[in-house]
Amino acid sequence: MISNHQIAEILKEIGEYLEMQSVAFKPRAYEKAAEVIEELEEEVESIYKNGGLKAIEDIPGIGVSIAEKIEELIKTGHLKYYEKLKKQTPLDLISLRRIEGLGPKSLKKLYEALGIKNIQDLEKAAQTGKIRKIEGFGEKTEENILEGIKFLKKSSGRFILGFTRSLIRSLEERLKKLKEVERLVAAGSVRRWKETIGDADILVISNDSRPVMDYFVSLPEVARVYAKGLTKSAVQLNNGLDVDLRVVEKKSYGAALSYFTGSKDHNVALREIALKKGYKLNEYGLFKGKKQIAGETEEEIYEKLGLDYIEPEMRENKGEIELARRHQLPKLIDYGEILGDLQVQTNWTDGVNSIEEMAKAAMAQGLEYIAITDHTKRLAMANGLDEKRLLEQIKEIDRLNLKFNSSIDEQNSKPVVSRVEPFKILKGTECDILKDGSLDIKDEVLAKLDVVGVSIHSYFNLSKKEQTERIKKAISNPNVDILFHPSGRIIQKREAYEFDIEEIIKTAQKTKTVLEVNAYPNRLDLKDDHIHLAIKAGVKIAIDSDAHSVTHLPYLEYGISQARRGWAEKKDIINYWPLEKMLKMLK
DNA sequence: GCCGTTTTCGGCCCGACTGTTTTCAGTCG
Repeated sequence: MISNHQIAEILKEIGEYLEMQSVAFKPRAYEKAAEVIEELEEEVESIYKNGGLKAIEDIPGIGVSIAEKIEELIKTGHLKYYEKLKKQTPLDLISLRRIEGLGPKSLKKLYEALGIKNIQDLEKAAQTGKIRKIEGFGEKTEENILEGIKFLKKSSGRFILGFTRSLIRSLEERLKKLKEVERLVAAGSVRRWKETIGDADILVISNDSRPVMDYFVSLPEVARVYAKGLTKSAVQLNNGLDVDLRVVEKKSYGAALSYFTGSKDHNVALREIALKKGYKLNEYGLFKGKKQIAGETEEEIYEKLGLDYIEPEMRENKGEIELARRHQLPKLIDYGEILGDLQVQTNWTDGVNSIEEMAKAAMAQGLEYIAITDHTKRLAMANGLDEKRLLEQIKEIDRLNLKFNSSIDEQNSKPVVSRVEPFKILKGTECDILKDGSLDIKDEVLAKLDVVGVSIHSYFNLSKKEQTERIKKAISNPNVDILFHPSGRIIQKREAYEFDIEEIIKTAQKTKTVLEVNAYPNRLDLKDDHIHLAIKAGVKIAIDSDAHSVTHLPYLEYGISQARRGWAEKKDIINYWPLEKMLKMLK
């Protein structure tokens, strides 16, 4: 069994090897094919099983040649063409390409000049000043490489939750099907919805753990078994993720759940409270002497400790326990109740799907409105819209809104009564903020839009003061509604640019600008602490998927979880509000 | 290597930035 992700990785690598050899156009073709496969909802392997080679060729962006290579991969698990390329330049591309600023051409030069094959070689060469001596490289490049390695090391070993969750869910589902499993939940940082996780802790209630453990360690993804016992087993999956499975008795389930959910600081604080009350709290229960007085559920433990129930996302010991004692915990937003998505890209620029496809997918997900916010012209690579195309897009959205909300079903000529609230596509933009804080689209065109989002995609290196002033100027524009991904960070890839968040929050409050929580799993921007700061200042927040494909719309839940980690309530999040109220709030 | 109302050959998102140069290659988005 070969996954779409694995196929995509190999195609991507082939593209990079061809790039090294300065082959024209093919690299783009392979890169494109890799992207398409990564986004595919159906497994390529099952497409092949059902429709053969022809069905693979029918996937857009994949022709005869790549289809045959995929066939070879599915049939044999190998690809001769790929192995030949890899032999010519045997690099650990998967890790080397994670260093910002180094592309295939540079990596090839480094390999040929110094024999650099992996990160270790690279770091050593940079530290000993060998890289600056190669033609085309210099001191600064060497410095940047070391910086890049440092950043990579800091983030390695952790997995981005949103990109790993589906794998964990799939493990959960398979384990749940066992008849010996009475109950199961993923605890730890997964349950707290931390943006990255170090491992996954799965907790199970079972009276007969042996078959559960046998099944667990023999899952097809398991690459290594660290430990296997009757109450605890630990494995490493083939993607590097460590997974622990613990089996507990029903009477200890709540205590174990609390213990393994953490955070550690939160648990320490709980145990201190227990001690003060003359109890003892551990993973088996809450005890008075030897007698267990609570432990089957988390709720009863909190209750016995004199606390309101604390949602997992808040358990970071950042003041939540005090609020729970005083019955003043915020009533966090719920996962299923979001009504709209205010940042969605389409195939008008760098998205995969059409406006209509995005709208239909959003509807199917239960949303009532989305804003189409394609990039603007400065982002030439993304085919950003200029004023003329943006005006054309406005017309197209008008047409679609009419279509969706007409009372007649076009195909059946029957009245449609399915929706109480009509679905609405809002006209929007993700307008580029230029270096001086001015915007990439003329004001008179921005004024025609429902939702104007602005964001930074260039000049990340300005001084803190310049960057702050630049953003302040942009959000002070009377047409600007939302500041998209305010910090610019990309988790495990790029640090946030330097800017003064408190100053931006102050300006947002003054100008009634909404700040975004971008839900894309490696952005989550604003992050939890900044969300908390913003809502404390009365600044409103929008949670957006930043979807570039229908498959990204479900990422909204990671924005919701981040907002919950920032203690957000319904009154703080504008796309939890009905459309009319939300639009009224915008400038 | 892919694609096609300019369709089976000939075009393929392209401008800005960085760091290296002193006119440009490589990378990014």
